[in-house]
Amino acid sequence: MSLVFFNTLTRQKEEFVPIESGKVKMYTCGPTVYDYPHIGNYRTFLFEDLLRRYLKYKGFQVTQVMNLTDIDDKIIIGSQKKGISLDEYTAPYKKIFFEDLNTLNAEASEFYPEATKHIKEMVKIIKKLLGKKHAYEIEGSIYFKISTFPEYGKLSKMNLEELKVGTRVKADEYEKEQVSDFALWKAWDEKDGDIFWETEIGKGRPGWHIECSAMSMKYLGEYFDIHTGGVDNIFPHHENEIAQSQCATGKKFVNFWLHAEHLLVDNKRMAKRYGNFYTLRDLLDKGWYPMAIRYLLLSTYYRQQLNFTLEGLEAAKNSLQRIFDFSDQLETIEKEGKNPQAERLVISAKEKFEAGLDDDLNVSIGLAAIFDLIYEVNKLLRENQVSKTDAQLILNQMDSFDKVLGYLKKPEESLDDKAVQLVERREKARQDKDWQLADKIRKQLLEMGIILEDTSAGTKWKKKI
RNA sequence: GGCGGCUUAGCCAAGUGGUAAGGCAGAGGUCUGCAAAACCUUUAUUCUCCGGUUCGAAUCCGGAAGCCGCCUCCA
Repeated sequence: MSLVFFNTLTRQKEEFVPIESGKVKMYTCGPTVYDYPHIGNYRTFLFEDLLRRYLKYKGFQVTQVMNLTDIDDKIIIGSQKKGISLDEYTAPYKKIFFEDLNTLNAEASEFYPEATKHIKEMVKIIKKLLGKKHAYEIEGSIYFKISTFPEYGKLSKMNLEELKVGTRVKADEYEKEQVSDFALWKAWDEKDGDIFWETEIGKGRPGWHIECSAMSMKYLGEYFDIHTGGVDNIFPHHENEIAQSQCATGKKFVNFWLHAEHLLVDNKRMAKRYGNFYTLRDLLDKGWYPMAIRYLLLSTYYRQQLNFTLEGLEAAKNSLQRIFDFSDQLETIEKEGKNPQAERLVISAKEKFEAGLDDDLNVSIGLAAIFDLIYEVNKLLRENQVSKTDAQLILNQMDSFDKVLGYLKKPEESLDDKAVQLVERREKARQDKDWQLADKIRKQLLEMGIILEDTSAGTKWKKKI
């Protein structure tokens, strides 16, 4: 079975073949560091994490670049309001972003380049574009001339002639030859205060799109495999990247464009301007388990809108609990021997999982494969038909699935002294058949977030997630 | 106005021509001191609606309704 991805460029599923055998170079549009990212942002970043992990699972050596946009209008306004420098303003948000990625168990990308540290690279491309007459300068600002790139609109399927020039397009803030031309370089203006770069192409700051072209080329080369982002990036951002990159290099820029659909909250798009967004911190503060959030954000096919609800998060948490309980139980098996059925179940789960993920990361199929395995093995467990060897085989397979999904493993837990004492006291009460006391202690522990289960192999505890 | 997507059980969701995966929640049961977990049984004669094609349609075609998105800040 071959790996296929839906390519926005062709609007079709295509077999993924890397440019260089065994290696994948991918650029993932990262955050603009001006605020706490919301969980919709993280849906996209986790989709990118899943993509990265699955490519690695398939044996590719992955080089991922995720940029940090640390210069744009919002950042300038924000920093000026606070009267601090750009760096002072963005530093905490960069930190928060990395902390959040860590909380959500996203693997680190190989590179996290920052726009402000790549002005030189951007200037170089802009100069090239000026030289090739793909760009022009007006009053110190430099614009990309769309009419010089016939392929413009190919990615977004937009017809520029039909673009409605309406309320959304501000009456020319900057003078441009054509409204749809976009800024590569914005000339310094008084509003910018001390935020500017003195460069060969003048005093000013970069437009938004140029950073991604400059940084992707620097770390991945002029032509690479995959470029991803949220669907809202298709136009204009990615369209513009293609235009400026291909005009600068004369080469094809990217083979596969993958876009994650948006997360909705209450069936509405979550956006900062709507004020209906949850940040990761909001959810953590309310006591939600981080891996349940990861589970939920990754539980649906990335090209489909996902409606976020707390009810859904609760369901995600419960699903996760079932998975954890399953692994916990396997770890306690001591039975000798080997049951060929276990191996058969593992193989069929693996095949189904891979078939699903191979098909444009259809994670629902992958999850079904895992739950099928859990169900079938639980049946065997009930009949005491699983040996320690079998259990290990199954656990290894779960680990392998977890390399891709990143939420199947329960973190190590321990009980504090007080809890340990309570568990012991209850055990004593049970031996004395003092059920009233035993039940009272069990309830007390539950209130402390500890769940007790009396099994034939003794009392087990787990933390409430 | 232009362009794109979606609509499957209480909720989430797979399924692109062969008779509805999986998860959560609910109900009854087995087990248990009681619970929990697990297992068993149960939960859509039906896939937004109306037509059509076909031996056969959630899947293809036509139409209608509803929802969401993009159209130069946006994951």
